[in-house]
Amino acid sequence: MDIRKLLKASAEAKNLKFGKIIHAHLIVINQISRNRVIEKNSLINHYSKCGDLLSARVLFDKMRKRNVVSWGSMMSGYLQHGYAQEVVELCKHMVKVEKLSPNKHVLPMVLSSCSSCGLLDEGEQCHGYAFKSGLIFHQYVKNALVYLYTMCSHLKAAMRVLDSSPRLDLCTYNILLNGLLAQGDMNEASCVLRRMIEELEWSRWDGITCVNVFGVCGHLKDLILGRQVHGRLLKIGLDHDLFVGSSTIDMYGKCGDVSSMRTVFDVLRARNEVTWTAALTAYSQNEWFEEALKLFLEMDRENVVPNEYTFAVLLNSCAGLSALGYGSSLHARVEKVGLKHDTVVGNALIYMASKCGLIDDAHSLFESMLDRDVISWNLMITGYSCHGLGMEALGVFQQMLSEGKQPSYVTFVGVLSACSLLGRVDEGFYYLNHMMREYSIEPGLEHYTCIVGLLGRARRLDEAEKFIRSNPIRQDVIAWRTLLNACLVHQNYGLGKKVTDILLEIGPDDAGTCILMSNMHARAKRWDKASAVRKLMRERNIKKEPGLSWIEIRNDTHVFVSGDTNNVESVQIREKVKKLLAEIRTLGYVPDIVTELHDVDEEQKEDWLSYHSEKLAIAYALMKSPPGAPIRVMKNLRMCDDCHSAAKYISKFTNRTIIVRDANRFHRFREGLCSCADYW
DNA sequence: ATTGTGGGAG
Repeated sequence: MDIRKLLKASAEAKNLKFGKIIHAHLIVINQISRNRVIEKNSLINHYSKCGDLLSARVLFDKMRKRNVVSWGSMMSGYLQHGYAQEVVELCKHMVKVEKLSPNKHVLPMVLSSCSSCGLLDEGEQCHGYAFKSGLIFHQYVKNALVYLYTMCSHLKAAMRVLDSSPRLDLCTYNILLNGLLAQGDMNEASCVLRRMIEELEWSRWDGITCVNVFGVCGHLKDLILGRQVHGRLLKIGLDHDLFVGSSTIDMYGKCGDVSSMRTVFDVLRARNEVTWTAALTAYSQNEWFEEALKLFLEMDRENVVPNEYTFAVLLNSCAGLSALGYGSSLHARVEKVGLKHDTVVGNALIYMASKCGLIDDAHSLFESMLDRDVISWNLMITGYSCHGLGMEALGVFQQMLSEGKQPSYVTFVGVLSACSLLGRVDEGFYYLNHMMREYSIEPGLEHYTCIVGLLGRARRLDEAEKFIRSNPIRQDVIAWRTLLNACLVHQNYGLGKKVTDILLEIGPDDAGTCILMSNMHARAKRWDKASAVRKLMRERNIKKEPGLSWIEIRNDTHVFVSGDTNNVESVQIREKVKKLLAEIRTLGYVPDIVTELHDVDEEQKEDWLSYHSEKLAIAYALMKSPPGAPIRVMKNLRMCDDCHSAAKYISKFTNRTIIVRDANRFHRFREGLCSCADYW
């Protein structure tokens, strides 16, 4: 039997023990010492493949005479076990000291190492050599070069390498799509995808191709193409591949088809923690937070070990629900399995604390992080802004800059909202210009909307209107809604009416804006116009969501619906609300009945007001929680003026801190005042 | 006659 073939087989099987036996045999029959380069190369390759790099290196270093294959075998070991830097060093050494030239096997490995280490200079040197030597015509070399350039964001250079190729092979397409996906260049990715569909038979696709194509579908939310690919891979029989399965789930999740996602998940035979996490992520991204948490219980039952991404998704689901109780138990579990210092998990913990209203906890978590990325900083800045703490937000931003961190698009959204909270108009405009000049970040809709909010809050309403008209946000509902809100707060009903008419023309598609418009009509006493808003809602099929509030008491969630009479304890809760409202009237509370339906009597209006869901929730929390404990209420809609006013008085009367998370931001009521300074 | 290019989740 051929010794070399045996060594090759044991290398492929990664059977370290078997190779060692052959090694011993070679020593015994005295073949190894007689400078048989090929046998030694085979041994180096064997140890390399099995991950025993030390043994490979000892053999390699002891060789008196080495050829290119010896170097190549050594390099392949380093490359496959994550020591790319070492491959580049070996190559330099090989060329310089032993005057050997890389061949068609060695060059792809060196190029691959350059790509993963970001060594563009060295990679370009390889390109030059490939050109001179003619190796550039070799498919493997060409692909490795394409990989280098796509990974270094030199797309044009990558395409130039391909100019001489009439047809691309599967591997090239996989490299290109993977690189374009990583960079989020969807325009180019769809072009490449279209060309691939034309040139390559579906049947030749492999698992990597499917994963990449699903990636493109997910990015573009192209469910049609996604379904087509799914159908094809069922035919090829790739659907039971672990990687393909996970990416199918991911694709359906990103395209919003949650039920297909679940069907795929249920029939998959091969599932690992990634598959499960992909399903959890799909639920979470589509805001099916309870389903995510429920599926995790099953994952636990099947003893699949969660990883950092699993915990991150679960914590984000808790954040979405403001489920502090479950979130805290996940936090404990994260500590137990030693993932506390992971950046992804740390970010999710900050987000969860912040979304549950515990902004101080969020900050301590932030402070205790070992590796903060730009997301950590953004979470803290936007978190403080959502809690109305502008000074703190700007403080974190300054700290970020002084530590030399690069701010991003999202960073400036947080910074501009902080400026708005503090009424710092000039500073806001300074940052708007600065982000472009200093950091080359093109301002987007969110930033412009922040500026509208900034001007509006500073009572510079006419400037805000001009600003909207002079920018790409001219037709943006959110920008006009922001201005409308400013008009309401500053009681400028003249401009408010105008803005409402503009909004009516653009035609908003969300209930929140419609409610604001109705409020404007009510405040301006334009009852005749109210029907126009109702008509718009009918035409656009906009449903007024019922007002929901919920609170957690000892790990139980209690949900309250506006006007609800079905709660078992509803009689007691209603009595408690009535009593509270009577009590705070002595402090100066006056019900704000203007925005309730106008064609009923006042008593009826007051009655409706008193059953707004957040009032029910606060009353229930007062009944069930120990004296002095803070009360945390979550709400699906924006808080109305009357509840806001009532909450202020209740906080004073009962000497409690009341934190309300509404659809947009946090209100922290203490001693009769709110952290939003009555502007929200 | 011993070495080689591309991988899923936040």
